[in-house]
Amino acid sequence: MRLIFASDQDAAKALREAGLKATPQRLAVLRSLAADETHPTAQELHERLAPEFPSLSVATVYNTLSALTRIARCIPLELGGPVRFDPNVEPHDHAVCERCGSIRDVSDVADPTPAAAPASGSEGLAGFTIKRVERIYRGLCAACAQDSNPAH
Amino acid sequence: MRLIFASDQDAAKALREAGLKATPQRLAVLRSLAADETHPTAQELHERLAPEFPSLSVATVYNTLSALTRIARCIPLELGGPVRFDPNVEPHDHAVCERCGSIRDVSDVADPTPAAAPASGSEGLAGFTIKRVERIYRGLCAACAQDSNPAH
DNA sequence: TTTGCTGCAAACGCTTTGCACATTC
DNA sequence: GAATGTGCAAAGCGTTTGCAGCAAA
Repeated sequence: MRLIFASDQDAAKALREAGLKATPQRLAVLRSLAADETHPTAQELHERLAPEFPSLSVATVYNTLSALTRIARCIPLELGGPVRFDPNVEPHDHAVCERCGSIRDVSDVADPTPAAAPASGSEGLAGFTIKRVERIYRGLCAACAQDSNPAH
Repeated sequence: MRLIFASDQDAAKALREAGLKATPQRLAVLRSLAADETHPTAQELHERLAPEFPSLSVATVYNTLSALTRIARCIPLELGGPVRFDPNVEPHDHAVCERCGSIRDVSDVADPTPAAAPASGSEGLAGFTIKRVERIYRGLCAACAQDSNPAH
């Protein structure tokens, strides 16, 4: 399920149904994140919204993002560097560029083991309660692979 | 390949062969990390070595760990929270406790697709150069699953 | 003797906190 | 009107940096 609403009214309704107040700041973050394929950081969202909401504070962006995480409307990606946020709540994998840190969604069509029944033969999971499984491809994105420029 | 040496002499030799100087600090970090199944952070290693090396600085621990990473003698685990270091360089998976942050190695015996040929049907990887694939099990470790104590 | 490493302290970037005020329901 | 959310500034934590001195090869 992608975080997309036909209108701010729908978004506001969704927030209220989850027991959250529908403030202009939250609607703005929601709108900006929903439209975003790049898995922005809290800071990036803040910068992006600054022109429209000059008084929006970083703390509020962090607050909003953790509220959205709590009600399962986005997923925090903790894969190194600052936390990035993914509006795509469907199970899927990620490709992380080791050079620029960008993250791309990867649909896990090649994965024969659904997340529901993973690693049933694996050692080391005794007693561990699995909530979700994540696959990460580490390497270089197309842009960074070409660009051999050592300006790291 | 686990990071284990019969003696400090062997470890020193390995460092020199990789073009690194074998300083007492590095040998200490190496020795401490090799013996560790808990994937310590840089800070934890520093604390652990403090009694024996009161003058050892955090910067040196970070330096050493990135040198060891560069010569492929350990792997940094960036899975949320502070970076942890794994002396086990063989391909394997990790189980991460969402409550206490502990990481456990999981041998990937149940994974039918070796890291060499992953996701050949997946969308979203066009142009991406895969260097390694990682699987993460997120959930609760045995201790945290039992302990429903809300002292988070 | 040269090169590289160490220790220190300061700075950094991301994130969280505490609190007075404003807003939503 | 009660509960919640906001903005601000300061502090937190993990990590990196710059540089003078020191040690390994």
